Amino acid sequence: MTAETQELKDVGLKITHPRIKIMRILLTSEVRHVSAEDVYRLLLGNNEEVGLATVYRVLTQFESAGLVTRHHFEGGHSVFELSPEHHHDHIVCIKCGHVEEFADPDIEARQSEIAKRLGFELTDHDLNMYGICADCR
Amino acid sequence: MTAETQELKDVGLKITHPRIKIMRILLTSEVRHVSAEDVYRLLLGNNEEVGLATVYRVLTQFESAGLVTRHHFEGGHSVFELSPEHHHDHIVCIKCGHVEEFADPDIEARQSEIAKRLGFELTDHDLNMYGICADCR
DNA sequence: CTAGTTGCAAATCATTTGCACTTGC
DNA sequence: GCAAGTGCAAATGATTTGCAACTAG
Repeated sequence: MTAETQELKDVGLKITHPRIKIMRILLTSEVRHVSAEDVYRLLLGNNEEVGLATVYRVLTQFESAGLVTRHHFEGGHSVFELSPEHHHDHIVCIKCGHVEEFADPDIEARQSEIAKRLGFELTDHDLNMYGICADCR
Repeated sequence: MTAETQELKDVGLKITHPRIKIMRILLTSEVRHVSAEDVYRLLLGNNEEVGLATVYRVLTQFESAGLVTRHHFEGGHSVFELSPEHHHDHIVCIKCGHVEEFADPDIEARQSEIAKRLGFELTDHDLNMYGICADCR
């Protein structure tokens, strides 16, 4: 059993060709953060036939199953990544689109405190920084 | 000269009826964070005739001029607010859409450090938390 | 006067959905 | 076999744009 099918089985999703192919793209892509279009193009590049609508459906299912995490960066389209073992946030280069990840326990702790103080039961959060990376300066 | 026309003049935008009306909505709305549709509906409620396309154009011009700030919350549409004097972040209720603002110097400081460490020249950032507010529990 | 602005309708973009057809178990 | 999944094309919702008509300075 390959890694892709194992992942699918683990979350109780039926093992289908499109789901296997899409999971393989996510597992092997050099770029960790991809849009639905990116996945679709990568599939085409591998001569894999999967409809764009299916890519959207499958990514959404993967998200519901917790396999992938959806982000809302600036620019109007969703970006997906395999759900990280450990939570992290992002800094995105506005010139080249390069994404760096980071995790900061202090920030996380402060966030929880703030949510509690404001009376919110926190379900999710998204900290995105935008700037110009070293290579683009 | 009213507050609306002053704001427009200050940033060098021609004083037109739609721009005045839209700025007035932003200045007087009880809700600080509004979508383009919200602004459009508020205008209609005031019996003001402005096309939706113009609302989008004007909000985008206001953003370029620095008068308003655009946010990308979950849910697929942009949300605008008059540019705050002092930076703050947001926590959004996923049930009722209510938005609370907060500012935390510790988080801000950590962000700057992290950006510097990763070699980014920071231009912008967006920290959004999502949860269920006290009223919705 | 005339460059900038608006309204409207049509266009675009990302994403979703209806439905007849296929496939995994 | 049959419910679940897929492809395709059409629908959607947010936002943008082309263009002829208007208006601020």
